[in-house]
Amino acid sequence: MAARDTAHPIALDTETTDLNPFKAELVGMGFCWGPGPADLAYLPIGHHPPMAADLLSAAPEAPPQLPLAAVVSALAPWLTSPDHPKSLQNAKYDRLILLRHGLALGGVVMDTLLADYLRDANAKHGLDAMAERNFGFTPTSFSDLVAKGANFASVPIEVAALYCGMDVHLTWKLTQLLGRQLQDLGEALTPLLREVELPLEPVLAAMEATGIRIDIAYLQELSAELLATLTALEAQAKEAAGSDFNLASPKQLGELLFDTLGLDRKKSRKTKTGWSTDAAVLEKLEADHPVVPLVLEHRTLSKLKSTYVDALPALVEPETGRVHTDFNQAVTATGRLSSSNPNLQNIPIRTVFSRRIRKAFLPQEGWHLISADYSQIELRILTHLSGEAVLVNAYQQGDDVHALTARLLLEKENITPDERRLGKTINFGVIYGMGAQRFARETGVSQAQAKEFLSKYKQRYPKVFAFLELQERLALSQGYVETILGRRRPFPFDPNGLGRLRGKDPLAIDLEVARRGGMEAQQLRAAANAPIQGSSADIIKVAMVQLHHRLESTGLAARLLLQVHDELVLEAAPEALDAVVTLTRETMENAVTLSVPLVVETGVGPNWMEAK
DNA sequence: ATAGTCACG
DNA sequence: ACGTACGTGACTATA
Repeated sequence: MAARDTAHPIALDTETTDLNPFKAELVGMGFCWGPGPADLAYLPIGHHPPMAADLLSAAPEAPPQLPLAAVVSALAPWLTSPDHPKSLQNAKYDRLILLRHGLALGGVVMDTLLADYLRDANAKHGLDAMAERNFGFTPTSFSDLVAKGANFASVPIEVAALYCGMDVHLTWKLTQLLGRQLQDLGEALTPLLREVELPLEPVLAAMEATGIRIDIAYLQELSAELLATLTALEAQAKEAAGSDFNLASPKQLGELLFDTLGLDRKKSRKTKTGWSTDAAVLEKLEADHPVVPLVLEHRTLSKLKSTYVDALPALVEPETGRVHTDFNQAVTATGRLSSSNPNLQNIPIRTVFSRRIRKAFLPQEGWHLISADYSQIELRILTHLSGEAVLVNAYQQGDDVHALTARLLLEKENITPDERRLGKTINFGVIYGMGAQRFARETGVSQAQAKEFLSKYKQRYPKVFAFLELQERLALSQGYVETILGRRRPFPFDPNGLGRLRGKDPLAIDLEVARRGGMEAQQLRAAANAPIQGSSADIIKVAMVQLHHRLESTGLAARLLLQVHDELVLEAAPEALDAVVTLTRETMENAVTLSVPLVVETGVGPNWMEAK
């Protein structure tokens, strides 16, 4: 059990009563320090006593349980020590459990979940899937161990020890294996794990544990107002339609519009189950029948009511009075985080009404909310990665790049706001591989005009297109693309299809031929986009790690609360506010050094709406 | 469970 | 001739 041996950390696993770390009670802990059957231990802590019926047949003495307080105080020095290396599968969960018992887990040098995510973002990273894949072994599943409705505390200690022992044993074995695998994949992934993903995990745990305050009473008022509006809209829609139908059923709505009312089917398209009635379709039909605008309005408002206004209050933890999202660090293909239960990365903002929902997100009493977001970070990254001199210069001079693009495309000096919007649409569109059709639809110009703009864009910014095309070629020839920190997104093309291009000289690949299939074309756009979206994720992750530590070391009264891809949300005490805003901006802007400056815009307010 | 839809960057 | 803008998560209907 040598300390400081980061190559051979001790695997650790906690067993609890609940998947939700804010509800879970500690039931036991497992340890594994070597490959053998004797290199394992299980500490029972919170198992239920055996049932009376079991006691009659059971051994006279039930296995001893260790009192929680005794375990916590005895293990605290080891659990919190940065000098005793540990490895866990999804350390954030265990960390949150231990945090509730006052323990700050230290010395996590490996997280098998995060390592496997860096190895292959597309793979499944559950312990069961990894055991199957690497060792051809299927561990007992949790659901086979614990009856429905019961929890781990009801599992007998001897059984729990075997189950937990297997989990920590697998974690130990995977620790060794994944450490080697990441090294074999090149120079970048081990530092990315050690310097970004592993240090980010406790930052996310802290953000989740803090949570964000929600104004429940205000949301309930909003809910009542929405209910009244929705009820009225529903009655009006049925009146206009001349029939009773479920406004929430796309199937019934499609039948009403295209069968009963005979509206123009050419404005819709076929789905697997009938006619599409999505917002784009309904907008085309808006003037054709009075029911359509009513349905559109109803759709928007009922979405907001069910997904946010009614859902959020139910997710407030009674213990803390705040909502604690789950930031998932190992789900997206590109390296971004995702957020769930609730998803706080898709809180409405775009419409006037939806902005009212943001007013429900509050700082701690007496504090301020801060929002800090990267300005045009993806376009800056594309500029940096492509080295397109016109754009590099523009960003270095602090010019308005959307206006610049509009001037270049329209070949005139003075640009109207509408024309600038055209530049913005095309600047962002190229990041996603937008075609002329979509560009025309977004901006209202003709398809021919859109085609001309795109080819002009290509002439003016040739390096942008060379870069994007190179990513497609790399996806085909090497099977993956990379971000600035070396994060990979694999593209496992079928060897009988585009996979046959593996190993070829990337510049010799005929992209037009490769792009012919629908699915393949989509994959190639994703390949061009991944280094941009993924590098943005790299940068904000570095900023979060640095900012969290700087807030701690300076002792400023402020906490990171949320990350929304290019935005950080914090709360700060009034006396710390100015210092925190400055520290946040400077940390985000200097997280990495590119050929173009990174610019962060900040706002402060009494709620999330007013902080933006 | 899957499909359709829609909220966000 | 078609469909073509990347990445997510949640809700409702429907099977």
